[in-house]
Formats: sequence, structure tokens, C-alpha cells
Amino acid sequence: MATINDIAKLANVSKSTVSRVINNYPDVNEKTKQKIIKIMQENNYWPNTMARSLSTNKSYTIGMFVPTNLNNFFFREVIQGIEYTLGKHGYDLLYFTHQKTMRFYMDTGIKFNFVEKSSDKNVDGIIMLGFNMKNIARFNKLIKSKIPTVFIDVKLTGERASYIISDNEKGAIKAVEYLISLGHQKIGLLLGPEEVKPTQDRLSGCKKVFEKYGLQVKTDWLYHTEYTLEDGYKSMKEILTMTDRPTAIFGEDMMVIGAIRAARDAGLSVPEDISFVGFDNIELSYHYNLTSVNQDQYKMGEKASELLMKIINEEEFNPIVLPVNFVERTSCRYLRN
Amino acid sequence: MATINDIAKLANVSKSTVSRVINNYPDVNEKTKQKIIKIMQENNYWPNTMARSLSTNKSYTIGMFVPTNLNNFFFREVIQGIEYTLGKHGYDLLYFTHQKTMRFYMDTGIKFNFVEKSSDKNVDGIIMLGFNMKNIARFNKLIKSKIPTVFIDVKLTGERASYIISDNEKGAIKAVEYLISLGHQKIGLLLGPEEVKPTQDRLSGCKKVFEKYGLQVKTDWLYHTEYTLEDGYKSMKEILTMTDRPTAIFGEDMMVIGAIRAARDAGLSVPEDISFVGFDNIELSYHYNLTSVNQDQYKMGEKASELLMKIINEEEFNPIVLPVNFVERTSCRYLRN
DNA sequence: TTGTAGGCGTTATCAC
DNA sequence: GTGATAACGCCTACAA
Repeated sequence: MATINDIAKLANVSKSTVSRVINNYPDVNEKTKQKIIKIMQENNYWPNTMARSLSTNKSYTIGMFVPTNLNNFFFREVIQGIEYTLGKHGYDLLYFTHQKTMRFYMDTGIKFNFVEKSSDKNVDGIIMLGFNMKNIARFNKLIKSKIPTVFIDVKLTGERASYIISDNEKGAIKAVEYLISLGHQKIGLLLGPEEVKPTQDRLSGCKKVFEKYGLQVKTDWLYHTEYTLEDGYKSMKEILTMTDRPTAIFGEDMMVIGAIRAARDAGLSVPEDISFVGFDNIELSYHYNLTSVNQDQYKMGEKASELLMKIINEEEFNPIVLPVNFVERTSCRYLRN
Repeated sequence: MATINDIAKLANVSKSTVSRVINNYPDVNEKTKQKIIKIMQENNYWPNTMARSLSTNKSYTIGMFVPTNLNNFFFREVIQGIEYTLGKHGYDLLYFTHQKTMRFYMDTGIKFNFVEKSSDKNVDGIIMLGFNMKNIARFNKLIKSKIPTVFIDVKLTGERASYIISDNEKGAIKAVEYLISLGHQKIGLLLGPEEVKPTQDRLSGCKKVFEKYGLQVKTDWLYHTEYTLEDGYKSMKEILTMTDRPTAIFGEDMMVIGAIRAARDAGLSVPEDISFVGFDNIELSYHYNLTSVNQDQYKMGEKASELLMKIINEEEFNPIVLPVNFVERTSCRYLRN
């Protein structure tokens, strides 16, 4: 690959001049500029980003940390939004893998964490996707650092850190209000782990509505599990053994879909025998005709990226709360009292 | 962030010595080594990768190009395998976004393509995921370059390029043999675009089996579409209007699932009225009880990454053909003649 | 408008 | 074992 020096020699100018045209500075004679560009083309020259980064401290790449794996209905839509938006701004996306080993000297005891990895790869900013509030101290160093950061679904801010989250409480309120408007009073809840902020907000939304109508959360009907089909299936199987059981289930899509499968396996039909409302509106909900609260995941990725760009440019740091909407399908029925 | 110079000064040694311990070279006095490591820890020193890359020409990151979007049942499992394996080897994954604009000087007419982008970000190798054979010339420069490359599902090799692909022909053979063993003779085919290598191989597998049993591909029953639910749905609707229609459908999962939906919407039940076999065994097949030829996508990512590591280390360049297996569910029935 | 020289943080090649 | 010094490819004062 040709370097700036090669081009300079061929064009009979100094490399500063070449650098000027690379960076599109004014004050370059139009003729020399054209001459240089021509030579660049002929030699298929492209500036080396590492070298540029070294002097400018800009890499035009954004890092992303994901604690579990990418293989998740929710994440991948978010990531698509991120991908697209970052591309629009000329950035690439570095996915930090889960490295078991560290190259470079061992046993120094230095924790190779978010901050180190980020400065190691010299990313211009980072996106934190899929973390929960458990062990929140691990983010301390990061949010105190100068690294522009956007958290998705974790309410954390810092000097140059902010977050984006959906209006989970309002979404849950909509969902439960909907069920109640259909005549349901006995509502089971299938939610994610307690330390996850969105889950907390959703539960608090439920409670508000329950309270409003003089109902209360029945702990027997409240499950906190991982976001898996299997866990939803298990929870529902338990519920089905109860003598006093809910007429409707609200929860997060993955678990609710597991629950639907359990109900069907038990010979019940949906929505005739039992109603379901989900939260997230993942792609799979469509296939189950599941009524669900829709988070715009794509937009989430988009807005997260834009917020990050703004933090990088020191324009704006305010957290974003994304509105949700309700997608009605056919998983609920009207309950005559 | 502390630099190698800071550490050198604090330790009262030259930076060469510090560099030696960074790289774990022998020939460093154990005492000075320990002293230096201690100082590194105290100052939370971490070497700057850009600078290292600049002199070593190694970045410990692998680039990945994906022509469409990541949001796809098949890709995301492959990517998971890639992610995991790369992490195991100490590499991160750079996802090249689809950049509409180019930062850096404009109008030079230089094509900013695979090779340029890769050397721009100085990746150690690249993985090409989701490309087809259409306009195959665009890969010329890449496969002639020195950049270690692995293609997934495109049979292309080069000086330092190789590929991985599933044994699609054998998979199709299994599927069609299965249908025939159940008594089906009239088989409709719902496949992807003709220029996609796996699709070509699958079709050729079908043809072989057909031939063996004295059958032939009925062009009315052969569809080449995009990999979407909608296209499968449409194709099936057409098929359903025919007076002479197939008793079974074989095709790629996404389209087959669309077809199942179309059949159901038309009041048919599966498998009583019509049988289906898919190819890919994407996650969704499980939800439709679809019998499907399983490609091990995770392993595909894993093997692709390992092959790339080997190419980088100049150990091995041979293409990999991955075996497939058959996952029987309940979407087919035995047809009495 | 252009050139010179130093710097970004490393590694590598010599000497000592 | 260790230390200078050049080199990696680019950017940025400062001079001219």
C-alpha cells in the first residue's frame, strides 16, 4: 500500500501538503490539489487509520459490549439500528468479544475491563447493551472516565455517559389496563430478573394499575425468571396446577410464548381459555398472534447511536426515554363477569 | 493514560526494556521485570494498540462484511460462533457498517471497497458473510490480495482466501429421499435466488434424487425467491390455485414457513393435507414443528474463524465442507398410494 | 500556499 | 541484559 510519503514524492510536494488534501483543508492551491488527487487515484492510495488515530486520537469506530451473546431477538434489532446509524456517520462497530485469555504480559493483576479494553482499541465511544443493575459497581470506573458511553436499558449517567430506555412503566400500564378493560381481574405476571431496570419499571407499572382498581399483586402469580422460553413454560405449568388461577397472563414475550406453549400442551386454547399479553413485541410474537407492547428496538439502536455521537461532540447528554406502543393481536378475549 | 515512556522513567530503565516485558521476551533480568510490572500495575498502564499496530502491523481484530443486515435467523447464529471463537483466540470483531458517505477527501473516485476498508482499519483478516455469486468480479481484488479471508457459503479461494460451506447437496438429498420414502412423488420446491451457491447445490441434490426415482422437476412447482416469509407465502398461494398440486413442499425454512402459513390460511392442515420439509433449521422451525435439514450455524462460525486463524498463521488453507443432519419433527405425513 | 521538523506510543535493530 | 535510535504513517505547529 502506498503511503503519504510515496504520494508526496510522486507529486513532488511535501507530505504536509498531501496531508492537507487528505483532510480537505483550505489553503491548498487547486492545481496542486488536483494533481495530488490524481496521483492518489492512480496509486489507489488510502491513508492508514492506525497512523491517523495515533496522532489524532480518533478511530472512527465505536465499541460495543454485550455481556451475554448477540443471539437474541431483542438485541439484534437494536444492533441493526446501531449499525445503520453508525454507518451513516462514518463509524464502524467493534464488537468486543468475551476474551478468556489476555495477550500481552500476564499476571500483572491489572483488570482488563471496559475502560482498558476501550482505550486499548482506541474506540471513540462505547455502547453498553444488555447489562443489568446487578453489581453496579463494575461500571464506576467507566462512568467516571472520559470515554463517551451510552447505556441501553440501564439508568446510569456520568461525566460523559448517558442512557436510553423505553418507557417500560407506561407500557406495562397500557397492557394491564387493557386486560382489565376486557374484564380480567386475575392476572399472572411472568417477568425477567428483578435486577433488570426495565423489569422493575414494568412491575411498578402493573402495581400502579392494580392499585388503581383495588387489586393487588398475588405473589403466587408473580414469577421472576431468565428471559427464556423454557422458564416461561415452567412457570406456566406451575400456574396451571393451581386451583385458583389467573384468567390472563402478562409478561415479557419470551416467557409468555413459553407459557402459551405450556397452556396449549395442557389442552387449553388461546384466547378462549386464557389470555396473554407480552412485552417487547419480538419477531416471534407475530407467529403466535401475541398481543404485545412494542418497543421500537431499531429506533432504540438508532437513538442510542445518535446520543453517542452527540456526547462525543459534547453537544448533548440528556438521557432518552422512548415511548412504546401497543400491538393488538388475537391472544386476549373479552371476559364476561 | 500512562505511556511506555512514563513507565520507563519511573522504573529508571529505557523504554526498550519496558517493551521487552510487555512482550514477555526472555533476556530480561527477573528483578527489573518485577519492578517494571509493579510500576505498570500502580499506574494502571496498558499499551496503546494503535501504536503497536503501527509498528507490528497486527491489530488483533478481524473484520466482517455483511451485505444485507445482521438481522437474520441464520447469520446471527453464525456470528455467535464467530464471536466466541475469535474471543478465545484474543481477537475482537469489527463489523464494517454500510457507509453511505466517506469521511476523508471526496471525489477522488477511489473505490472504497473490501480491500481498502480492511487495510484502512488494519484488520488481521476478514470474514465474508452472506454474499452470493452474483457479480463475482467484485471479489477479484480481494482474493488476489494478501488479506487473509474466509468466505462463508461462497466457493471462492485465493492466495490467502478460502471458504466454508455446508454440504447442501447431501442435505437436499436426505430431505427429498425422506419425502419419497413417505410416498410423496409430487414435490414442490421453494428455494432462494439462483445465484446463491447453497441454493444451487440444494437444487442439484433434488434433481439427483428425482432422477434416481424417474421423476423430474416440474417448473411450475419450482420457485426462486428472496429468503422471506412473504415470498414463501405468495409462492404457496399460487401453488394452491393449481389443479394439479404437490403433496409435499421442500425448500428453505423461511419460505417454507411462509408456505405453511399460506396453507393454514387456506384452511389446510399440516401435515394431514400437505407435508413440508425445510432447510436450515432456523430457530423458528421449532415453533412450527417443521422437519428440517439442520446446518450447524454455530459450528460454521466457529470453523470459519479457526480456518481464518490458520490462514493468518499460514498453516492451512483448505476449504471446509460441513456435514448436515436431519431434524425430524411433525410436518410430514406418510402418504398411502 | 507550501515546506520543515517534531510528535503520537510502540517495536526492532543495533550496539554496548 | 540493557540502552540508543530509527521506523511505522500520519498530523500539526511554526517558518518561509
